Amino acid sequence: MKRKITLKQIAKELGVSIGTVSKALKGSHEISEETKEKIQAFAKYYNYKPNNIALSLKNRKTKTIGIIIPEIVHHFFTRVIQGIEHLANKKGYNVIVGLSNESFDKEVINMEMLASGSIDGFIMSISKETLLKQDYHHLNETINQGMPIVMFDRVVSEIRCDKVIIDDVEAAKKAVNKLIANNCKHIALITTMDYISVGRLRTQGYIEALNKHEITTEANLILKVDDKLVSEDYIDVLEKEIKALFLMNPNIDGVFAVNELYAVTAMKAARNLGKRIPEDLQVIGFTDGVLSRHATPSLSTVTQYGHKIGEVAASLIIEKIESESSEDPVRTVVIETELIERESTK
Amino acid sequence: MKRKITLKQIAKELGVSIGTVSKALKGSHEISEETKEKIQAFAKYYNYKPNNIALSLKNRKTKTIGIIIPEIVHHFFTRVIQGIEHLANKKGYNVIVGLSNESFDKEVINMEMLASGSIDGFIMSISKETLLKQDYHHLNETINQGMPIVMFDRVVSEIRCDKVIIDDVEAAKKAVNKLIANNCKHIALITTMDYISVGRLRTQGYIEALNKHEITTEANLILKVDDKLVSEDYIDVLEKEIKALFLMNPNIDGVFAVNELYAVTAMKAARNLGKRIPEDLQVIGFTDGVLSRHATPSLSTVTQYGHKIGEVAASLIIEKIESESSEDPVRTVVIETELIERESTK
DNA sequence: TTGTAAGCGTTATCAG
DNA sequence: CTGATAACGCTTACAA
Repeated sequence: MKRKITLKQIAKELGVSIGTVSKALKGSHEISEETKEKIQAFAKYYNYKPNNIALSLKNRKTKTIGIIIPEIVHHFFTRVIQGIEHLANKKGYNVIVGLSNESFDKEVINMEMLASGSIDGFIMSISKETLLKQDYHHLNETINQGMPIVMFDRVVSEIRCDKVIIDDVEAAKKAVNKLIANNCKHIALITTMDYISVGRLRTQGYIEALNKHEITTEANLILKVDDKLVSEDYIDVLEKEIKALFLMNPNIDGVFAVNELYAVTAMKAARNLGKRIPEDLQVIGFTDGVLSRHATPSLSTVTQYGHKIGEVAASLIIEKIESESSEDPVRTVVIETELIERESTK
Repeated sequence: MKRKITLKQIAKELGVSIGTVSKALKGSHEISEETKEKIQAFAKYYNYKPNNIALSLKNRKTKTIGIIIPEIVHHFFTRVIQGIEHLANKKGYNVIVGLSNESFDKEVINMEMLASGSIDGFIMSISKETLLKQDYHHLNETINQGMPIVMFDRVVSEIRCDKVIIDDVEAAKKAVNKLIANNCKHIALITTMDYISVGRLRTQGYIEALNKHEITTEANLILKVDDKLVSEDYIDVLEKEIKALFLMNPNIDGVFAVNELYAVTAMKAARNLGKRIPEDLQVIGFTDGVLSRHATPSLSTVTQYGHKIGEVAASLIIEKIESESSEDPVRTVVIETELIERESTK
């Protein structure tokens, strides 16, 4: 077990100075061909690789990007990570992941840990608890210290940083319009509490779509799921709530859900009540994950192109990291969405 | 935009030496209360945080763990990451993720990148291509350089390192035994090619279970899916192959699939052929992911406790990292599995 | 053509 | 009690 070899050791071994070795390995023309070859051969033989940490310290750049997200089990987030990773690697960056677990404290701690030297910039989607508390001091501090941040998905407009989002209102409208076009008369909405920005915006899109078609929105067709308590029986509770919704409003013939889990659970509840999909009930979800694709019937859904979002976020952050001027304007990139029609709609 | 503050700056600002500042901030009793307070107050005000990179260089420890996995979209892997992250964070470690994308070259590059200083140890599941080539030089080199590795899931026994696995043979037996007990007479197997160790072992378990019950294994009831080509229509192809299997062998009344995707797709194919689940056909999958839970009918499956696997892997690697002796024996930890019975079996 | 030395931010040892 | 110095591994301007 030989420890990793360093310039110093090579220098000693070959009886030259450490500076010479450094230059030789970079192929500097300051060094004679002869010594260059000798040094390079030696380095290759011992599989020399410069120590990243030393480089980081010297350059004050780590060439790594920190990702902070609430949860990794959501398919959407894994797609985004994939996208980030893909582009980052291409540009020679590494990616370090911190999970906030939807907790404010963990988000803060994780960010502080990474911000002190480990990374050059953050890409993040903030936790529910942070959203609830509306305490963004950690974000502002990081930015003030010259560390760039790119937010995606759950963004907050007050923060002065680049953002990558989708047009949630438009996307929701697209979905609801489709249901209306398909002749749904009583469209239910299954959404999150309003403090989740994306949920709120999708709700807004739902309402706007109905309004435009002069359909009155009925409060009892809107189910706002309180998922603060992600417990064991979370799904059972959800299914019961949805079932109650259907029972109270037997005329529901369309459902728009703000994520795929809600949508799939709605399908399940509906089927248990003897409703056929899409004949009696049409369903559209949000986010194109494994569930949507492999559900039976497969779920029509609004796809968010998570991979694309990740790539754009990565390119934005790298651009910021590598730009000299610390004061360029903040940008917000809107990534398109698409309605994918599958078996749950006619 | 003030750059992050350093000991040097504090020292200059306060007119003391840099060493004094360092000691004062660690609460050393060498320093007078007075100066300590002064320095600490100042540091707090400017939100001083020691620079991790400098510490890493000094201590030759980065306090971060590298994870190399083939893909992040598999629910099982995200559970493992979660587990690793959880335990690692608790012990003050960060986690850096590298995706090999099932490619040998990317695996090698990623490892080399991380191995040169960025991390203290690896936790990994190796790519299909590496398995196919059986070229493990990068693993051996890393280990030889004194960097510990813990393998999980797709392990290779030749490599001298700690491993966290499940007993695939036993787990598969458990599943098949269940089907037999449930009165299935013609049990099909949907598995991977043999070079994937977990697939091979689960296949072996299937055969052993049948043998023990003196059921002859019929070659045409075994479908080995060649998923080298993960293309767009991968799923369609899969579904067609499974459909063909059912058509050729109409007497199939049980299916054991080595992952949840195969299982869910089998259910879909079966239903399209008019088979009822579980009345006409019982299905058991492997890995308890979102698909299993939210499929209709929900899927009986062997759960692998990915979170647990991650935690154990993390604790093994941290132990190795922090142990002085470089020559302790290699351990293989077997994590239990459990058969979860849901709606797809009687 | 090669070597020297400063510096990146810390900590630890040893003098003062 | 405080300060100077070396060291971690590397790059680079400058000196030899």
